[in-house]
Amino acid sequence: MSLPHAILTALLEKPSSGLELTRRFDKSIGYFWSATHQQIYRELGKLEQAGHIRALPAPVPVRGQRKEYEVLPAGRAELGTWVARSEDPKPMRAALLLRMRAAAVVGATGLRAELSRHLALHQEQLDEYLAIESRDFPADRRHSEPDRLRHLVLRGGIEMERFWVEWLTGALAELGTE
Amino acid sequence: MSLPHAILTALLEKPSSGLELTRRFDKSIGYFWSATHQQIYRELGKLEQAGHIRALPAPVPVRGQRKEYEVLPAGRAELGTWVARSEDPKPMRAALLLRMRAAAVVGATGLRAELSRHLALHQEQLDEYLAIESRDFPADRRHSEPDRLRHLVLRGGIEMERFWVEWLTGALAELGTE
DNA sequence: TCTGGTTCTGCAACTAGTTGCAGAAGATTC
DNA sequence: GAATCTTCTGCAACTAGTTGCAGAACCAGA
Repeated sequence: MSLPHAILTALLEKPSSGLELTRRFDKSIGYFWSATHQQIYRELGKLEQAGHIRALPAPVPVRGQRKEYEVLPAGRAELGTWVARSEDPKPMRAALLLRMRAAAVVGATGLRAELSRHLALHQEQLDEYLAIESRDFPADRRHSEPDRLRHLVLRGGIEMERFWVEWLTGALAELGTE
Repeated sequence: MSLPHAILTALLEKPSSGLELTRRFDKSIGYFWSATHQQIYRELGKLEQAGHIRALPAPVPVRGQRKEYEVLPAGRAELGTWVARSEDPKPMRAALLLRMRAAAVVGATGLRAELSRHLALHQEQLDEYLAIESRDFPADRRHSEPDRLRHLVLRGGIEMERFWVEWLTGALAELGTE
């Protein structure tokens, strides 16, 4: 049950409408917790019902009208207890590793192309993260506690992509010698 | 739709019953594609219906009776085309990174303990992988193509765990200086 | 002004994964 | 030989996430 908390975090960083949230989930937060606009709208409804957020007063409340949400004290409290909650890491789900394992049984035809494709995608993502890092967290500045935490999160994304880039590079080299 | 293919792969490696599969999913395959026994039984039913696998003839076919499954040619063919299929990498889902991001907003109380706990878990998993590696893939032997692929998959698991161990270690150090 | 694109919200139906429970078969113990 | 424990299979109901579609508001340009 992480999505509501992802939304609370995003709304605390900045009150937003459903679509704005969707966009922000396409980057930033979405880098480690993705969601479709559908999930987000549904969850916003639930959160409002639960009294964790509220829609900022709009001139005319009509369907199809843009609505901005902000977090209420109850929502902030809920997020606080969730942060301290303990939760076991879920095993990763990597279809590509599964494919390779299957390839060991039925043959690796066509796998090379897919590996290169993924390599390019991860390389691209890595570059994007690195660009964000040098923009938002220059090495020559002291940062506040919240910023240090945010930087740690970004480092997580960076190292994760680096892992993929290196593994894929190695895998291609290994397959190349066949 | 990876689960059926994970099962086909497992069954090709060795025909098994539902419960045996469940156990093998608790390790090996499950390291990068986990599944509960429920999912597995349901999927076995579907795969049988689709003509991809069949139950080995049993003396008395009763409910509650153990059933062994083997892959049929149609199932092997299906797996072959799936291996060559192209599929975009899904963004990772890391609740821990989300927690840290939330902590940047509402405060990091209680997060340290959770980080240490995860560190221990990942370290343990890493050690397990390394043990498997030195047992199954000793450096001084040439390996067959399928074995080289399986080794690559295991390397993936190893490097992934190493990523977590390093990131968590760094994060704890960073939080320690607060 | 009406036509047609874009933005924003949302319903409905689906697929995938999880949890709780229960029944049959076989082994074990008293 | 009856109680009970473990193994194995499975149903049912749930939660989470995805896909397809559509309607209202807004904003062009002809």
